[in-house]
Amino acid sequence: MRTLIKHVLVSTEPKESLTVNGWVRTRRDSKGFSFLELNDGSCLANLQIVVDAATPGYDRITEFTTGASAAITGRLVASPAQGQKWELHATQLELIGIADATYPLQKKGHTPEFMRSIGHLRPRSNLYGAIFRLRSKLAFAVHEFFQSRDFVYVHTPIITASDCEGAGEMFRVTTLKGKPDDQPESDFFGKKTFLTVSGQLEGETFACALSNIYTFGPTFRAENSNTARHAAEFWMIEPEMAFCDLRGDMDLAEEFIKSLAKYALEHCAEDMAFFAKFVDKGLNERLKFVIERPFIRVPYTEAVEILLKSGKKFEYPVSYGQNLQSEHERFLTEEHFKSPTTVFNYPREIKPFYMRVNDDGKTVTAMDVLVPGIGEVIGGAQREERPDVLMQQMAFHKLNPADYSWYADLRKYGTVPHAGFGLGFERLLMFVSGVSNIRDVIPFARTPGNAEF
RNA sequence: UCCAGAGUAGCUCAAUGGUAGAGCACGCGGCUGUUAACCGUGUGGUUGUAGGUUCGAGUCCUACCUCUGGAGCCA
Repeated sequence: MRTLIKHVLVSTEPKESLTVNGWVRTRRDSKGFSFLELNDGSCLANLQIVVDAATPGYDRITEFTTGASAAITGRLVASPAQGQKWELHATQLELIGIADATYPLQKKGHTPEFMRSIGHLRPRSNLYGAIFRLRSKLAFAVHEFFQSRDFVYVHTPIITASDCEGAGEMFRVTTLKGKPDDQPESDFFGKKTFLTVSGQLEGETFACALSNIYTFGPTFRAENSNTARHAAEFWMIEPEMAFCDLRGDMDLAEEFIKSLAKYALEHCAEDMAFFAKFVDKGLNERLKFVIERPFIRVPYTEAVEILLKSGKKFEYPVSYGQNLQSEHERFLTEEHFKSPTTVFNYPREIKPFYMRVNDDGKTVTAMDVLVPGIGEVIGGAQREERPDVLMQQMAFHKLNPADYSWYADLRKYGTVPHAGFGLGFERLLMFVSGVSNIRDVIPFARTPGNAEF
């Protein structure tokens, strides 16, 4: 009967006999005995195993190299040396799978670039093990957050015919050979279809029935983006609330980010301490600040004024009516406010048609949540619920209303004010862990020119 | 896609236009409690690819490929 190392390490008393399975991280030989460090991925720490030369199986001790897999039975005793509370004195050694000298992971730090080239082996390292345990825990926390607030989890389609306008380039889905655009009517679905860039429009239909919903699933963007915070395939969380305005939307976004940061510190303490030590020295301070302090909320117009008055030289000039550049967003969140910052009420021209037009007629109820180090982590809005204004917005953005008839129906029949947002799960993981490249927080990153593994 | 930088041993990096090196990994030997163990010793190279300049190119030039950082697009 196997015991996971995470459970072994928190033992409260010695054990006569237990068995652990895992992969050897390192071996240190002395005369007459050896130390093995075994890791099974259940936690960051290794279990130190002391193997006396008389132990059955010791004749093959030199084959217990870094990367080899093993099953080891022994007595759990308090360790007499510094560095660990418990150690296992082996009584039985079994080598399951050898790892020869070509095993690429060494007992030393590797660059993230090298680790990406061995994506199938990198989860066996300290850093990537920690990242993917955190990812799992936070995915669970997302569900817990929404479920405990009576949000209904909706599986919006992956394959879709609707283009969530403004969200980006789409991957085409087709079974046709040659040029599928020439004959979309004979394609599998009888029309042009794509991988979803957002579940929002479909999510709105469910919010306008079940009140509060959320989606959490893969999302695809065919943009030729080569940055540390973009991937062609990523996971997005999109809550949508009926009978809710922009203020309620901003409240939820803020509460959500705080809740996940708090969850990570409470439920992933060992891995978070590792990030704070080796990835981002200021991590704990930053997360504490985020959890305890209210986010700054600033209207777009005011943000522009702050930027103009800052006296700071920007590469791209600031002017009303233009989208905020990365350098502008960074200045606001990293230098001016030094806090997560929600910018809201953007000019109508630069935001999608579905956002609600404000009384000034010039701005829409958009909001972006910016966080230090990452930039935009959430984009959301109160949706336009007035049928006539929605039609005007489609005309304003030169869209064909026939393509959005079902969407317009939500306003035709029992329309309600509603609002929601999209949060990039990987960007949140980057923020919470301090890991600076999106390729390192997703198991197998899909980026332009790269779909290995 | 644009701008900048970088590709040398399995990994991380050195090398004025003049004999390609170190640390780690790995092999062998030593060490009675180690902690990325330590000490000694050995193996290890088509210098990203293709051209060019030169008596001579890792080093200079051209093109391409890949990666990194920044920008745009956005989550």
